Amino acid sequence: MTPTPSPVSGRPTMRDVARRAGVGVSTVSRVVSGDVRVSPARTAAVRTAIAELGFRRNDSARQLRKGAAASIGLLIESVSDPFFSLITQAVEEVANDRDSLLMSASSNRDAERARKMILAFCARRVDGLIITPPESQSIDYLRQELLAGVRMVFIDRPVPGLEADTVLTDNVGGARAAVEHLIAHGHRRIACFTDRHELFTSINRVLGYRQALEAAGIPIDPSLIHASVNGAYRFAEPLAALLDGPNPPTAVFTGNNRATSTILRELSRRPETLALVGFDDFELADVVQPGVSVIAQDPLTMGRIAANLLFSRLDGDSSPVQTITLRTSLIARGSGEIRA
Amino acid sequence: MTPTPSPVSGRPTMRDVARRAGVGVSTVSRVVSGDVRVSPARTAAVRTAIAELGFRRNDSARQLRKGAAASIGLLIESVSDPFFSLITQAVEEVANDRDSLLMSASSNRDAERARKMILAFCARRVDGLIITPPESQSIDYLRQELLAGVRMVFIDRPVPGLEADTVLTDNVGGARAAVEHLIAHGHRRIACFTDRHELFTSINRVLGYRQALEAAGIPIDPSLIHASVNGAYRFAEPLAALLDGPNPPTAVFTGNNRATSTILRELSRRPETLALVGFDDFELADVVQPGVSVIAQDPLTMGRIAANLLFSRLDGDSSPVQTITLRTSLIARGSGEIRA
DNA sequence: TTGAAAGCGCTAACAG
DNA sequence: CTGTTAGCGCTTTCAA
Repeated sequence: MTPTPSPVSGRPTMRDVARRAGVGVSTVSRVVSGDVRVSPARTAAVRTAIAELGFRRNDSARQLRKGAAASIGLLIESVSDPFFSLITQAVEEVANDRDSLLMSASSNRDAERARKMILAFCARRVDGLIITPPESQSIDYLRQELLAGVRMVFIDRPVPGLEADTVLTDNVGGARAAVEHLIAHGHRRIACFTDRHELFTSINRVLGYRQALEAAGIPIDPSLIHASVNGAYRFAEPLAALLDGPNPPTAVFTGNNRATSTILRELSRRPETLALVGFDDFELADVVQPGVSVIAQDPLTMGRIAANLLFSRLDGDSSPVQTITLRTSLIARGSGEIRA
Repeated sequence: MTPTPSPVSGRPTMRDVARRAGVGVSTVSRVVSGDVRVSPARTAAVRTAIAELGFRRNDSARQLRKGAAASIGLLIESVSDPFFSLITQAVEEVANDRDSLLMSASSNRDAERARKMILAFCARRVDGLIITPPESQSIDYLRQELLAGVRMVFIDRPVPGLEADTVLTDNVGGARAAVEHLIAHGHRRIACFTDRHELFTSINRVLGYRQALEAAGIPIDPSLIHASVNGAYRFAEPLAALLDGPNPPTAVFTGNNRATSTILRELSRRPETLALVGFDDFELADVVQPGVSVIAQDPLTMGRIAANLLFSRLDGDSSPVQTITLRTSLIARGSGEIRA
């Protein structure tokens, strides 16, 4: 009476369905795959057997046979960072449109973990990879996989020496625009709080900061520049030292989301009102008093472009590898328009 | 000269390695799997061949053969919602510890999409599922998969009629605590802005709101209660109407993150200072003036517990299905302590 | 220790 | 149209 599903997976297979319907497995396969060339009678019989047994095609087996995984891998720094979760959202959207499943992971900036996850994706033979590459010297394994034919798109930062499509934000231009904006409002002492000095985004944003100052003929004062250390944003003391010092800044440029909220938190404890422009937009930037002016990146577009690029490669596009740089936009909300 | 990789995947297989090393495929398999019972000489030969060919085991094939997927599926409402991205982070962490890959997807509250993704996960024969179930009548497919032996854990809301482990927040208790807090500060006219009325979390939070009022002997005024409609939080007009009306509220309870930020945005445009307690903690809640008092959920714990529950089931734990309800905590930051 | 061979569940020729 | 058969790349008896 009870159906006899195959022992290993615990679920009925096409063989079980075929037996039950009194047909061959290929007929079952055809019905399941929507192949038209099956007689109505057999189609019905197969459908019945499928329903009775509760059969559901094993797509892993299917994929193995077909040689395509119908899935892509996404490696970001951290899902809980709004920048990356928006990228994820966009990639999910595109993958969904393409009926591709998404395997996702966060490196948490751990190069070893990034390596582990990327290799795990490759071992699963995903169709392609979208990666925020680890800031690491040892990317040999990436090169190997690339040479082995794994399609990949890098986001947020490039991998020097590797030929692959890359989608970046215009970090230099964005930072420069932020600082120019502050200069235009009369500021000449502009502090800079940013992420770790070694990071690609940070390096470029500080570069933009410097360029803006230099273009305005303002000398660069290293004591105004502070970076996070090992993920810790200890800006309270340096900020206090600057503000209570002899020649305090009148404005602040923050190099990313976390730097902005850290500084915001400190400033809310002090009477001073400094001008502020932050890199990266964030929820409630308009609710804080005054509203926080920002250089907005476009993570949704970044994710969407990366995913579309990947899928077009998978579709056979073999045009030269390209690097796409996304423009930023300055959103004025008040904090950046405070005059010196 | 060039190695001859197998044609379909484009990558060398164990057969290629075996041929090259002059051994049998099972020897290669043993070496790759770290089986000790292989002579040093052959081990070396295999290692060499692997390196020369750039062989990487196809884990999909491996999984098919072994019958375990070493991957789990996670379906949430939306990755870009901090509540769910924190859940994702916790699940990622546990999955990583268990060397399991994570397939993730967002339903965006679309029951059809939820269905599609869940069935896709099942078709891939993931080892188990962590799901924010769609608020939908037709969950027959879920029951079927459950009966077919797919292990699943529901988070954030239960599925009535389905026997599966579930992890919830104490929505009623949290909301009640929020409103009791406001009442304790002298408020008797407390408005309530919340998510769609039909949703599990919303229903329970409004219930907690009502319970607190009733317990204090305060009659419930339906005109004080407003819900979002189809994902749109149009609270500006109802709030204005209440504040400009005859008997305005002196406090507000918001039923989730988005309601809180919407109300916060409106209040920042008005001179009035209302007391406010919001359900869900959020970044910068302490930076806004005054700091926003909240009922904090614990998404990291929710994700971690759900994932651990799932893996313990996969490890063979067959104790009765359980529902775990997570306590909330009230974080006082100022807005909730404003007196009537 | 080792290799041959039988599958995991599915698809895709290839004959009928 | 349909069924038989040979794999996809791997693991795992089973003999040797």
